[in-house]
Amino acid sequence: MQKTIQKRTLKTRAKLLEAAADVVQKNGYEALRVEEVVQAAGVAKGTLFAHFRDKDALMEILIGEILNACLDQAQSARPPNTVPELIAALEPVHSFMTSERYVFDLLIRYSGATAIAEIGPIAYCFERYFRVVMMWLEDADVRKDVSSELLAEGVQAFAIQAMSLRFCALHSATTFTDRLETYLNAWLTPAA
Amino acid sequence: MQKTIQKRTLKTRAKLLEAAADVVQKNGYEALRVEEVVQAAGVAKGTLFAHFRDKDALMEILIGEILNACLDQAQSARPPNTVPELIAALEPVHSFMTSERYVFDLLIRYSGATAIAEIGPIAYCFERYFRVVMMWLEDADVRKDVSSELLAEGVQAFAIQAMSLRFCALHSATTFTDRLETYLNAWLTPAA
DNA sequence: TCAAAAAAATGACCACGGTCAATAAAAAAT
DNA sequence: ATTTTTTATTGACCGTGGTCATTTTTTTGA
Repeated sequence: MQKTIQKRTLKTRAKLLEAAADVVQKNGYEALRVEEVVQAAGVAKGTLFAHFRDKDALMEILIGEILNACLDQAQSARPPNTVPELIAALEPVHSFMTSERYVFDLLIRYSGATAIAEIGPIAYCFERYFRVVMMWLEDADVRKDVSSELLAEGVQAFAIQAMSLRFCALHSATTFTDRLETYLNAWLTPAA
Repeated sequence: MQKTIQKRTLKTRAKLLEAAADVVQKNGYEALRVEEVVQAAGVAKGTLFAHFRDKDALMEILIGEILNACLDQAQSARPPNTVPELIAALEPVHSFMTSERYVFDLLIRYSGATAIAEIGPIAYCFERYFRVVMMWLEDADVRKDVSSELLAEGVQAFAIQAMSLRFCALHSATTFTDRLETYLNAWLTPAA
């Protein structure tokens, strides 16, 4: 019933993560090959899959790390009061999210936890995004007829929509920021 | 410069599509294997890829076909005036979109055209969804301070958000319909 | 200190999507 | 009719993610 973890395990895991980060550094996320990672880490292929369920799980960790750093940066700034300020505050996060199409797709795919009671790093980041925005909105100049929780969910939905359309050939005339501003003005400060 | 297409080509293509639909019928979209399709169609594997860029392109066609049928059904109903009616009218579409996680992921991935001037069947369906909703909203009991175009984009964003959360372990307490209704009430008929 | 048990690492192997030089079939040119 | 050119099909082959029985290393218990 006991299950001692050897420190060798932690070392191997760290080696794999470091090697993977290096590989990403070189050619981006999409180009990452498992073979290249294990070679750089100096372990066999099977070892990687003993530490991470699959390639996506490894990617989740790598991307979640960066995304958390972006969220740190966003949170460290002065709380925004207006829509443009809100967009500016979230800029580092959105910028990373749309840095690579592969990254965006993976984020969306794992934005909700797949299995019950197993919330991955990316789902955690989305939850954090939501909470940060909600806190900001509580004290911002926005409509008060609905809960800030609902408003924050909406901000997330619109941000995703704007990011999606950024990758879309049909709608590339408007920039991401302009589109998001239009959305959020209508959502957070309706004139009706 | 001429490029005559033989009728043999159309026949093979039809055989492949039919076989693929049969395979989907049996075990769903996710379980579809290229090998199984070509075997059912009685052609070599290379033939499939001569007709469809990759597996996703085939899937796009299969899924786009059904989705178009759902949109037909939605459009044939009486135009909705209220939020509940709107949700009811879109029910066939949303139902299919969330019928399989694999389907939903693929829909999102191809909701925007990937390459310029090459709009896939799914991107077309999303465009159609948008146009249908926009037309409805023009005559519905909703806010008029922003364009119905903007409102329709928002409906799409909220529908996607609600569908995403449907697959999410964290937010499975609320049902899809309830969540979407909350969203759309706040979006289309704000009280502020 | 050494044997038995548990944990970790290994790499040959598999599944599956996708490629491409070779071949067959159809259409056009003679 | 026969040759030439174009179009379509084939299937052996490849890249890459993922598996698992076997081997190596570490820990446990006498």
